Amino acid sequence: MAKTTIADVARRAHVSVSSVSNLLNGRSQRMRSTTRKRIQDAIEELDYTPSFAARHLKTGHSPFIGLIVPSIADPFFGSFGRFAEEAASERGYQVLLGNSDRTAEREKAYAEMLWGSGVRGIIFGSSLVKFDHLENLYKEGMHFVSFYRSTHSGDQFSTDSIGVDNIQATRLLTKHLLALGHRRIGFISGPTDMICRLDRVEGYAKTLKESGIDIDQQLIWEGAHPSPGKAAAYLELGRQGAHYLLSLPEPPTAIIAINDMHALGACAGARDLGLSVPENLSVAGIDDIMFTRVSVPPLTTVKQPIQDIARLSVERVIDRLENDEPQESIRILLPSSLVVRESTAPPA
Amino acid sequence: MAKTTIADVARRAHVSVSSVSNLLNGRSQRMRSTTRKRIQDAIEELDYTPSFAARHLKTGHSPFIGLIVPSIADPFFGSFGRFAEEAASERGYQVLLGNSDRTAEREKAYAEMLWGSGVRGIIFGSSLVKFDHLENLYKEGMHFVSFYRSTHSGDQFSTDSIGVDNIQATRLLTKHLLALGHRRIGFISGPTDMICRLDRVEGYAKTLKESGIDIDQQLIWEGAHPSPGKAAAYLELGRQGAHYLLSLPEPPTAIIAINDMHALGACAGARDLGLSVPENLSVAGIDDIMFTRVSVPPLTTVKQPIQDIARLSVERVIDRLENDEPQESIRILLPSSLVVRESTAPPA
DNA sequence: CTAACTTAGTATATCGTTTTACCAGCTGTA
DNA sequence: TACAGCTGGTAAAACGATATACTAAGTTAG
Repeated sequence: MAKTTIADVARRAHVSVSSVSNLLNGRSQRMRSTTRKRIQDAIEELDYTPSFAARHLKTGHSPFIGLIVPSIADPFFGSFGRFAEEAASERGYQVLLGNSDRTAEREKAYAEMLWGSGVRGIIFGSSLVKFDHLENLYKEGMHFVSFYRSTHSGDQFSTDSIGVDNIQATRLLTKHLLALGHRRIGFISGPTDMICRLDRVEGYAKTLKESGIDIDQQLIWEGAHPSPGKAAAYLELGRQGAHYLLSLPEPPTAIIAINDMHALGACAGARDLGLSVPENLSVAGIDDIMFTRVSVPPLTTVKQPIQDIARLSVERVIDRLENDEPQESIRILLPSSLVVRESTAPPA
Repeated sequence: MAKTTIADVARRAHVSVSSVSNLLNGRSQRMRSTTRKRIQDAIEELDYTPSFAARHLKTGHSPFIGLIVPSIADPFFGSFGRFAEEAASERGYQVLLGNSDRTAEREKAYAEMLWGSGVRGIIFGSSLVKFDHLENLYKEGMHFVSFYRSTHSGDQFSTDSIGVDNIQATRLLTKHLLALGHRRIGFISGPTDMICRLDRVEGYAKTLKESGIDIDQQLIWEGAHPSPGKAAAYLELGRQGAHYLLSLPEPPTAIIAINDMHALGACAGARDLGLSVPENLSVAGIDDIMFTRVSVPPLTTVKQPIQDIARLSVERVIDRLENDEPQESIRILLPSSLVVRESTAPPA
């Protein structure tokens, strides 16, 4: 297996190595159909597959794409990874995984390692606010697609971005809660070092303001950066956030969390304090991870079309990889939709 | 970046390419310390990193390991992947991901693709009962480490296996429920096409038998193979299993599920029928995924030391990769422990 | 009939390493 | 002095592909 080289094939088909290579690389119009057939047969009989390494060495790139996520242990990114891998595999690419814990250093370290491995396209499952650490690599020729990365002031370059409108997402949620009659709505954001988070906070704040409600900064809980490697961190953070918000002198009657993990944690946090959801507190998240359907109560959330996002991201990097002409960077925003379940209700 | 070659370094350090290579490959005792220093400085100054592709081409292997799991979207395998990647990265390896959906064809297809990419070691996150599809690759020189794969009759070869004692796991659970007073204990297994599942059923059945309780085959629900790609499948399957078991003429008072995902689904299934856990039904799982702590009620389970398993697996493949002498295949069984939470209680 | 063009291929340099075999100086010893 | 034995290196042949530049033979046009 894979020990047979292009030379073996050439010998067997009584042609030169070049011809085999030509066939392999789509220059088959340069040969008689009988010759083509002979080569194809030889490939078949010898069960020949070209060496990626040799190809890579010669051409400078390999059939790999990188996937860098905060942590693949997080169910949201787990799903993302699953769909991305599937899409890549369909196009003959394999995916190399990296967990960044949302730190620029690790993103950079991975990206450079990937470059060294011949990877020329990376998908980021999250987007830090700053992007400078990747600038060099970008100039070198690395292609990036980010999950929801809008170009921000201060960016030295722009990359493709695919995601949902995060402002819209929290807007939907805030409106929903407002419509139910809530006026004091808390927000569990966690550290706002990622663009999607900034936007989510913005959607919440804007909608509130539009309804004539003043933003109470106390109601926005940012917490601390989770300790790296702790998979359950988001859950725990949500819990802490709920403890904090519910211990306020004037606690909220509803909480929006930055994502479902935080929301699920917040539900647990409410229970810790003897409150029940949604009777005493409404809770809503974002993402629609699979657990929202089995949680108690089932969680109201905003669904992200994660499979589409993953597939489009993969398609996009591969397209970039396969035709080299520089293209405008794109920005795709897929629609998200409110999914009302049982964790939200009118205030008591 | 990565454009500087070994020759650039050699030129700058006024030595031959060979010397640089010698240094890079630990043959540094062959040179004066001043020379060594000069080379190191040059590497530093030029920010040189060797080309993996060239290395791969020459040596025949690459610093990659494969990780094949049923689905990285499953939180258990997500965590596994996270820890595995971390461990690999510490040793300078990158991980290539594959989702097999527990089918032999996909396992084989991935494994062969990986071979073609110079990968010589693969970690399997699950173990199909049959292993024949990987025999050729094994003979070729691929190294495998399986998460809980015991050698089974009919195997043509044996591989390293690291995991927990699954028989013990369900034994702990069964004893726990027995001690609480349950006598009719259902089992949600899902398809028993993986070795760990067979063993888990066995632990349950044996323990029951030892306590003088006859196995009621009706109480063991196998369900159907989940449709590939459905991330929430295990949850859904657990739900179905609960529906089935609880609709039996003589329903169980407790349910053990093959893993936490099924257990969480089973809890939801019980709720669907108006039953509450643990008052009307006890439910327990295996794995101790992060959600067990925020589920309602928090789930009784058997904790698998997943981080240790992942790290050991990675260590093992890399060790095999790095020293070629054939070694006996090993089998490590790590201890698992019962974690009693609130989803189990005495029967009504 | 010859120049120009096609067709169907081939020879070979190249990508960036690793590694085996070799060699030039120097030291020490008989 | 002469030779063996170290020390500290170096030359060059792989590894397995790709792609550019070339060629020989056949076809066409004028």
